[in-house]
Amino acid sequence: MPSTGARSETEPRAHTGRRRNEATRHAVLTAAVRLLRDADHGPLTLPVIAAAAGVGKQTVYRWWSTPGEVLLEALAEQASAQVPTPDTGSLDGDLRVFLQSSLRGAADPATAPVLRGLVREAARDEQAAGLMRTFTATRRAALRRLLLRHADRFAPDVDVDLLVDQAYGLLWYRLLIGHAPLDDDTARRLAEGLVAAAVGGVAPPG
Amino acid sequence: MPSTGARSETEPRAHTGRRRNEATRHAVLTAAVRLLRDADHGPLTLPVIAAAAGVGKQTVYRWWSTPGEVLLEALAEQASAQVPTPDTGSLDGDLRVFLQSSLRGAADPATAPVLRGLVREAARDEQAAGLMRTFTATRRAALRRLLLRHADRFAPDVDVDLLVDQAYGLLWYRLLIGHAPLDDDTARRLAEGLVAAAVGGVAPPG
DNA sequence: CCTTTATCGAGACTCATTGTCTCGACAAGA
DNA sequence: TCTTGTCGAGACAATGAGTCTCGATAAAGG
Repeated sequence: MPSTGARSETEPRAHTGRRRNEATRHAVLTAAVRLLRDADHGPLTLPVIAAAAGVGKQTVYRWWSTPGEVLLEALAEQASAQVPTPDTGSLDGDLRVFLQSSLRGAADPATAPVLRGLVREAARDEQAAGLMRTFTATRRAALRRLLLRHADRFAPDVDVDLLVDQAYGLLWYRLLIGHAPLDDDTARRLAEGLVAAAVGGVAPPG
Repeated sequence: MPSTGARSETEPRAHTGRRRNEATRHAVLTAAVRLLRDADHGPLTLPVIAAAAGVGKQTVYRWWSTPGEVLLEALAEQASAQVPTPDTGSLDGDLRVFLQSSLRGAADPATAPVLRGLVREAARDEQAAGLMRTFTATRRAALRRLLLRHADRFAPDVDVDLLVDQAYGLLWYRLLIGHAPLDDDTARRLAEGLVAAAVGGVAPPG
């Protein structure tokens, strides 16, 4: 028995023993994202991640219990949640800049496979599905705020959520099916169409 | 050796032996769709399908080599490829009827899980992915034809494919994320918005 | 009626993979 | 130096996919 007999039960001890290896943790996270991107691999499992990271299986199982947990930490780490909030002064300009940025990001060869892999895992793992719901909800909220800044120009009963889902629906639909591009011209036309739908099919006076 | 010595080599024989059991074949197909719908099961594999159909594994492996093949035959069998082509005389009316029918079909509790399951399999199996590409391409073509019937009302440089993908993008996006409904009011508003985008943000004279 | 051919269900079998357990080595504090 | 906890590596059982074999059965022709 240690000499310090009295100890708080709620806080048993600060820490003893060898500390966690940050390099190993980072290797696991990057390996998980790399596997998600490569896509030629089958389902993302912890042994596969461990092998790709050059790490013992036990090390991975010690810190994470599912691949979804690894992805959650990895994608949160990459801080990719930053969404631009342009302010060009006009609804048309803000929307065009936002959509061009979003479509460009989604079509980027470095990130598109990661997004597709996220969908693949979300279809299989409930935890990954929750991660994806949070991810998309953040993006929708940003676009919703952008639109509501110009709500004074809208027709009386415009459904803002419908406009938001048309934009992100098109993004994910084309990203997953891959039948049509997600380029700047698409973003420009999409912005024009959404503005036309929002203002109610009537040309603005000014 | 049989008495009929002479026989064509290109056409060895019509058929001999026990014939294929149609009831068994049907049981396999319906079991596959049922498993796709239930979704609580893991990946769709041939042994799982065989067990669900109450059929020997060898019987399933004899006729199909992948779950994607089973799904292909099952969904083709159900003839769910029939897409309505309304003709109400007006762009607005045609579009509203078409979208209400499509959104209703996608949100139907009997079919929505099947569509989600199809996405799940498409994310895992390349054959199922091809099936889904064909499935969605058929739907896009139908909506595209509907829109082009009223192309005379469109603004000069309207991108019809963009309109189509806004509609189906919203459908799949809401179907998969599940954050907003796919009801008749959504279809009505979506039709209005697409018309406004198509005619170019200017109110029609008549 | 009998033979031939091919399907059917059932189960044994191999193989790959997941997740657990154990081990010796090592690092960081006490 | 001792204790504690992490590390990589590998053994291990459990699970499941895909292959193979078996006896039973059904459809045709002789």
